[in-house]
Amino acid sequence: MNPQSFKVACSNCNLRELCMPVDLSAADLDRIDDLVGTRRKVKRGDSLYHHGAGFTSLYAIRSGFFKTSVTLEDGREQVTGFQMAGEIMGLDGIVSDLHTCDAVALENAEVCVMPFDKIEELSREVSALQHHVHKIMSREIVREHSVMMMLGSMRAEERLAAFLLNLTHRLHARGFSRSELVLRMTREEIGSYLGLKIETVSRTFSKFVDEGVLEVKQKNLRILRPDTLQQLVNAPVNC
Amino acid sequence: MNPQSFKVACSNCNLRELCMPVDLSAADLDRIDDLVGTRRKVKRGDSLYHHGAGFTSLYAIRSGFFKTSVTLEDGREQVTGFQMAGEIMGLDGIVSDLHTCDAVALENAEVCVMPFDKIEELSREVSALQHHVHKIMSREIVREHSVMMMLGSMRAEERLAAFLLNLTHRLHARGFSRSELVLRMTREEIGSYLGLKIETVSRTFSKFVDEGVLEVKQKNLRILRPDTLQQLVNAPVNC
DNA sequence: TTTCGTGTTTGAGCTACATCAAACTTTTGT
DNA sequence: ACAAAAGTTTGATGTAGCTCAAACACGAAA
Repeated sequence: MNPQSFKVACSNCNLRELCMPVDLSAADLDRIDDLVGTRRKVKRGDSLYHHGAGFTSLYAIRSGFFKTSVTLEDGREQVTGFQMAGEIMGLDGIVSDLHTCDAVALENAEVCVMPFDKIEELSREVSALQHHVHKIMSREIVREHSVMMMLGSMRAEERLAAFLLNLTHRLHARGFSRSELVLRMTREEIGSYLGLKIETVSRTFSKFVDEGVLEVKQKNLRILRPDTLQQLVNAPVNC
Repeated sequence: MNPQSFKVACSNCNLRELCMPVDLSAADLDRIDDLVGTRRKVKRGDSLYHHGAGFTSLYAIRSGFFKTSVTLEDGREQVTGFQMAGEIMGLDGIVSDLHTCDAVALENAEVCVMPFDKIEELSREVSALQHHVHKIMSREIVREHSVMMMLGSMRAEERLAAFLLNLTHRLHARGFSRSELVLRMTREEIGSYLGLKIETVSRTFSKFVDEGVLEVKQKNLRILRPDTLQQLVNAPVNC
């Protein structure tokens, strides 16, 4: 086996086009290989970082699935997102050099650890990387806008529909089926993300099943009528 | 009068410490003066940018007050934030070179227009600026986390309390009173931001007044018992 | 000053979702 | 293989916030 295949390197990573700029010269790509200092395995249930912990690095998910959440003093938890392969975590820590949310692996995972000072250093020299970092942060801001829209202005059915469509969309971009998926999170975590209680999530799933929109076998879902979900997201309440 | 005082320049702007890095050398500060190409006045009710419009610049608010919002196809609007002097707008446009939200002035305003390519160019050379840009984006991400917490996990009273405390906190940082403030937005816009209907916002204000927490004279507020608001934000539901 | 338009408040009744409770299923540990 | 724990579903009931409706307040324009 080629020893190079053991090296931690973006240049031969099949997720590169998800994490990294696409229009890199060979020379720049070489330099970017050095961004990833180490890889780190995170077991299911373990956390990659906690709120309050010092910030040093961004993390690119190589495999596995995470949730991020913020917690109120009285213990109320709000899931702020679910992250999958190729996505970047840790942006919350930049502003104050402290993480403000928790990142917990929902299945065994591996991440590429990218020290942020290195990212900034290399960004000054590789403008494609610089712009890519800006885009990643902007994308997160835009994503959160749509979460605010869900939480502030949508009904339970609409929220769940938007959630499922978003998940399948991202999974499809990674080569998975558009219609079948396995949920890595519990109903309670879905509920927290969507601002709903677990019973409401469960009932809404059941409703979709009754209507023939969805097939649900525990965490395994099959979307039978994606357009119905899509209409639910776009349509006004009284339709 | 010194003609220099007419020049668009960060170096002699009293908001500089809000928009810009604080630890700049004189030489770097000189270069940053060139970031602001122009200033732009925006009348109350007019928008600085629309969703769908091309992205070219970030905007630093020099005076005035804005709301940003996203809109669903069926017309439902979700206010995503309120921005005041010294804050940066336009970050949503970076990811796709298109704005995804609308920015509307709630009072006559003036903004500093900072072409984003210039920002990126100068960021490659002034690492303090580079890091500052990263912090601004990270701060926005963290802010949106707390909005998600409000929308997903708090009751009406808690949301309004958190909103008022956040506003006064930011106003205080700008030299205004900690206890008195003038709302620049309507009850409906507050409601949209907080995921509440206008009637609920109004009733919650009335409740605070009845309890002696607040004095409300139209858009003029006086916070009589800030600790009560603070407790409301931290405390569990059953207290 | 009057009028008009916009924004706000308050009341009455309704409903989407929450809460409480119990049964059931699946996973985990021994 | 069994017991315990964790997660899910479903039903019955409660309620925070929504909807509908009407009155009210204020600033702008004439």
